[in-house]
Amino acid sequence: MSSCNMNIIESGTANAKKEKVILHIDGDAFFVGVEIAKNPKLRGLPVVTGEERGIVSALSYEAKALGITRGMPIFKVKREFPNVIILSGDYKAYVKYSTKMFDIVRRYVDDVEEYSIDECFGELTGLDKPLGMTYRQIAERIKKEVNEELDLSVSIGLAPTKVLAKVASNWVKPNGLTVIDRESAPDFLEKVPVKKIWGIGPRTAEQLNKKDIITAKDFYDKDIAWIKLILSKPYETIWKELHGISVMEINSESKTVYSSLQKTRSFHPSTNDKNFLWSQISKHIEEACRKARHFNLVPKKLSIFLKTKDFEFITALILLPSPSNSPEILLPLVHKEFEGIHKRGVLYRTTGVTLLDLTANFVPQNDLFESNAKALKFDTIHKQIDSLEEKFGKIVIYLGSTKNALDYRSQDGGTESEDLDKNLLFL
DNA sequence: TCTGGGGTCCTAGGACCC
DNA sequence: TCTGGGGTCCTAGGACCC
Repeated sequence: MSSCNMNIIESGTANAKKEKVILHIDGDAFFVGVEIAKNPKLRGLPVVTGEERGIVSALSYEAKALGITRGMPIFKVKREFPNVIILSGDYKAYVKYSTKMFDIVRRYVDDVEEYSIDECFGELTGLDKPLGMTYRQIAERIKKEVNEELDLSVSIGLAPTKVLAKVASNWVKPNGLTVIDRESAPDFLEKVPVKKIWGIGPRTAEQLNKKDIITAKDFYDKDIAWIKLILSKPYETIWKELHGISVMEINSESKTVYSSLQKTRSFHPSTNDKNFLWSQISKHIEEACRKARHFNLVPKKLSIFLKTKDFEFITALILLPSPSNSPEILLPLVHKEFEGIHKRGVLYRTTGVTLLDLTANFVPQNDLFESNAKALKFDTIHKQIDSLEEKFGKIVIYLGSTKNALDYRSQDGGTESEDLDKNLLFL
């Protein structure tokens, strides 16, 4: 692995035009990292977040050392690890730190893809000359500034493709900086299980394992023709990216176009209470519509689902006579379908709503037919309500059918509901 | 063991048409 | 009457990601 000392990433000179350089930056135990940045007294202690969800969503390295894992039920953590500090997620803070972290990357890199709240890709290709630094030095600088300014630890990978950059950032954690180039890739991949490669999940890994492909190097060593024969298109892409052939672009446009929007909610214990379940659906529809309006999108279809205590999905698909993001229009259409899938005596753990086939909202100005009048009226009302809510920064108005769901939310200790209760208005 | 919430993309197969 | 071959579009469902 030391053979890459004089490669393009280190020297920043040769063949800069030919080979891409992609940076991947990944927050170390990000949610917990932010909690420690907010409250440095937590540093060095076993800390987990996720109390509000009932399962561990992030954990400090000290907590990991005790044997705690992501997804572990909180009650189990309390029972078996009484000394662990358990926190509720502070999502607003995570977004704030995330934004600041990406802003630091943007000091050096124009093309930044915000992949998730704690990860981004950056296109470094050709930036060495103008910045007067090697690629490694750029990465080091970014890392240092995130460390010092945000008190956050991150791990960085540099490689000619996104998939290899992900391998690299994951190589040394926490606080790592790893370079992988085309020549050194096989040495790394030899030590990575195939299921750890970005895009290869448990199903495909199992299928590959059966064919004696255990490490990422085994996958790398196969013929592309073989990959095409056995697997589908995305895996060809992965194969090429592992070979240092860049196929996946950096997508730096910020996310304003969704093809679907989903709202779901689980509750424990599971319940058969029809009014309660319906009010959950109602709330989901209201919230999904609110978000759709915010992005000026309308769905052509939507689906609702119930998940039983035994994790069985029951879904219903509703095709809309005309696209709409007004809950008043959608709710009556959905209610019938809900009645159809809800069964007596079955316990349900989750409800969900997905708005599908979203397209840009277009309200025809010169087309005021009778059938449109009602929709337009709601459209106008929502515009006013939305601007009211944006002004006050809170969700203040719900439909009456949603009331049950909000009552439940204020019982279960969610932090979000406390400031809501005082300001709620039901239509 | 118990399993949250929010997304994307791809493919197989059916419907429909010529 | 019984029949071929080929195209497009849509949908459900699977698999993946954080």
